Amino acid sequence: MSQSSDTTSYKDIKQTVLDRIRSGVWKPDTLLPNEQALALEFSCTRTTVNRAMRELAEEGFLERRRKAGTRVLRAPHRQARFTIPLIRDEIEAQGGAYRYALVSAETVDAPEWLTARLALKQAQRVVHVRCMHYSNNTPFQFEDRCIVVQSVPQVEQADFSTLGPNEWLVETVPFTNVELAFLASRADEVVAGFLDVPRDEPVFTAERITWLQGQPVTFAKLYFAAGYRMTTRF
Amino acid sequence: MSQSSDTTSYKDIKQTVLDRIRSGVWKPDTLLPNEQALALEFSCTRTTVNRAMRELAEEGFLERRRKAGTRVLRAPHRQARFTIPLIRDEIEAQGGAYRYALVSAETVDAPEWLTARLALKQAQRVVHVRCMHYSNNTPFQFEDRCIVVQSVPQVEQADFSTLGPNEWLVETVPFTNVELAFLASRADEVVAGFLDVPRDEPVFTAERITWLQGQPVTFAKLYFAAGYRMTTRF
DNA sequence: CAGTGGTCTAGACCACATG
DNA sequence: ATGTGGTCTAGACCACTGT
Repeated sequence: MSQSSDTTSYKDIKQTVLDRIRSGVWKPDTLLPNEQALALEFSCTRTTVNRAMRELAEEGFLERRRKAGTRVLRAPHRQARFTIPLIRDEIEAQGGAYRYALVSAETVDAPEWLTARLALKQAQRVVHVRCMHYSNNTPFQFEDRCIVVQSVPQVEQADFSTLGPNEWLVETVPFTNVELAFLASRADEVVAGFLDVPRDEPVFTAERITWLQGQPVTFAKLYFAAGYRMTTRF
Repeated sequence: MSQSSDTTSYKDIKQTVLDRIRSGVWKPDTLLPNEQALALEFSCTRTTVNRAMRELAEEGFLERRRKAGTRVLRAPHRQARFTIPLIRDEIEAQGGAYRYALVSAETVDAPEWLTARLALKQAQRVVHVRCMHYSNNTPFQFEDRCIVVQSVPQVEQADFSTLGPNEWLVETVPFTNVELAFLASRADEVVAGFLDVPRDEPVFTAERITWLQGQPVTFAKLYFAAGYRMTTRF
């Protein structure tokens, strides 16, 4: 169907299986025929069936266990996937003009809460950067970030006056592990001022901790402008 | 390494490639050797290399294009994956005791904003349900939901006094498409009352629209208790 | 046009979990 | 012990796309 001619593609199989689930032919908890039987039905090899079913399982529709077989999941444990773009890309994708502005940058001793949050063994020097991201000169995001000097020594020579710390980090420390959290916070005086909203306004906030091979690199709080929505479809 | 003996697994290749990216051997924008060359290097078939590289591309580390080859992505367009469990499971996973309470359920005409939001052709009857989810008798989430009668006629006979509308829907309409958004909203009097927080408190909120084969099924606003964080690692 | 990844076949061995 | 999915090989043809 999707291919040019007579062979059955793993995509065809995925589509057919999804249709059967949708239409109720295969209801939740149903045990599906095994791969060999499906290969026979679809006139293809077991390899092809395997790929189709494996992907459907990854996408959260099926559960597969050796010997037990493949069954339809009743409560789709499906996962929402949010793509996390660079903020510049996000703004430009919306047709906005991106503008960056540095607010402050200074090297300080990590405060106690940060030492605890990053599980540092002892207080360390960090570069504390605050900056703004604008879309068409309207505040879009206020960023408050600390970068651990010991993990990224070059940071003390970095110039954040024109390049944002996130873009700098992406270029300097390309590979990282991340913990990301979304929450609703209340605008304090500083945040309210930069985002141009009233004090105590609810602010959609992201907290992001980044590690490089187990070493904590940076802690960032990203405060989004009023009305921001993090959206996905699946 | 991961397998019992002498063959090279696609997992080994993924690990090796990741290590090379991490350590800077293959920097961002680097063009990688083609699959045939890698198969030679790893002493395996191209099929195995293909699976490893394909998965790394899906996970956002690489970009692959026919003829152009495979390159390391500079700004990892990596995606945060949030698993969306049933709220009962989420609470019980935290060791809490789940309790459900119906607040109200009535059949009404869809208000204008909902008609627009769901792109209904005309105003329709909807079942409007409001309910609470508790963890250890502490408010965890206030749910305000409308279910389109025409899309799910059985809803008029449903009894939401003991079973939540989400669990009911999952059993009744197992397969759906979803639009999910997270935002920060301000507690109005109703929400503040049910969540037991002050008025105007920032509240982490999820909006969820669900379709069944193109037909809008339900619109839900989920208001989370103070301090809620939606967290993920990658 | 030519090089790269995308996919399929046919067959094999194996890991794992269940009865 | 046995059935199921998990993976690998060896080879082939094809789709796409940059030159």
